[in-house]
Amino acid sequence: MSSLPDIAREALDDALAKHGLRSTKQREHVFHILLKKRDHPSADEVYARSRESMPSISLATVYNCLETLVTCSLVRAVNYEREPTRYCPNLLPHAHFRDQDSGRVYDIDLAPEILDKLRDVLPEGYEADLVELFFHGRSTNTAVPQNDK
Amino acid sequence: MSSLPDIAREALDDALAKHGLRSTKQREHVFHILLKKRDHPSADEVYARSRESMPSISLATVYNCLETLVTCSLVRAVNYEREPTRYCPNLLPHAHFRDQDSGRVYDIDLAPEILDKLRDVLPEGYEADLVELFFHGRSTNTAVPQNDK
DNA sequence: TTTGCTATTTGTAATTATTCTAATTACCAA
DNA sequence: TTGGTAATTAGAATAATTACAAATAGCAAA
Repeated sequence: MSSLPDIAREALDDALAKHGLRSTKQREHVFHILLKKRDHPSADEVYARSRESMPSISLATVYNCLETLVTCSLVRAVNYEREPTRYCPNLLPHAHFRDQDSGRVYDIDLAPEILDKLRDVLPEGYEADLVELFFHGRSTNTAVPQNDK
Repeated sequence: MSSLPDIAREALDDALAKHGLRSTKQREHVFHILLKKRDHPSADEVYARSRESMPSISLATVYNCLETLVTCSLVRAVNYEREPTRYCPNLLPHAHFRDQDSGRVYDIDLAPEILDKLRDVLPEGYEADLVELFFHGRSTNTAVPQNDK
């Protein structure tokens, strides 16, 4: 397997260092798994993919690494109803769209000012750190391999 | 305990009938519990409140009733991360705001056109049935008894 | 290099919200 | 009534996630 690109490794190391955390091969590996196929896998799916090239990694570690990556703001956790949490390495401002037929989740890129404008609907006394926008419906968009589930 | 107002009972009966479902005293009761205190209780909390005046109701029935009410579009299920699902009887267009200090969820009323405008950010080939907008942050809003968690 | 110290990983057990199941009860309609 | 289906119930099962305790790894001072 190809290894984590230098730019990504630097971003990872910086973010970890900023939080007083170490860079480990498991963390690099999990981060790489997420970057390689830019979809929205669950922890289980990340575990399955991770084991292909690191068979000794444990599920607990995958959970730990994912949580660490979220803490370091390198990855976003995406929840839809009570489905298992999915993980998304897209750090650009975006919304999520879930196709109710396939269950697939797609990123919807957003102009940065949209989320700011949305904050304006908040009344006095509410300060939002994070704005999440989630669509559910149907997509006629069939072939999107890199967002495959 | 006061009983379900006639208007609410009618709305309930109509909605149930429209789905080929019966009106039962448990369904009325759970609906009433949600309407009486317009906050965002979890199933457990609804169970606790329901038992006060209907001690024989079971947790399974509370789950069943809540699911039925959601199916009939009388109530919305609200999820935040992996926390237990909360239930919201506000059917007007609104977003949710979660205060990260208290964990409380507040309704943020929205002008109806806002959600429609948001649909415009979707590219060709995406049709949204439902648009969810969720804020997380801090509220300096202390005294809001009817949205008390 | 050794030694100690803390972070991280690991396997497994525990947790917990929710769903499932099978038995009972309620209700409507012939 | 009687039958048939819907709804409720208690309790078991499920499944994602977290907690825990032991083993390992990696840094830093001596």
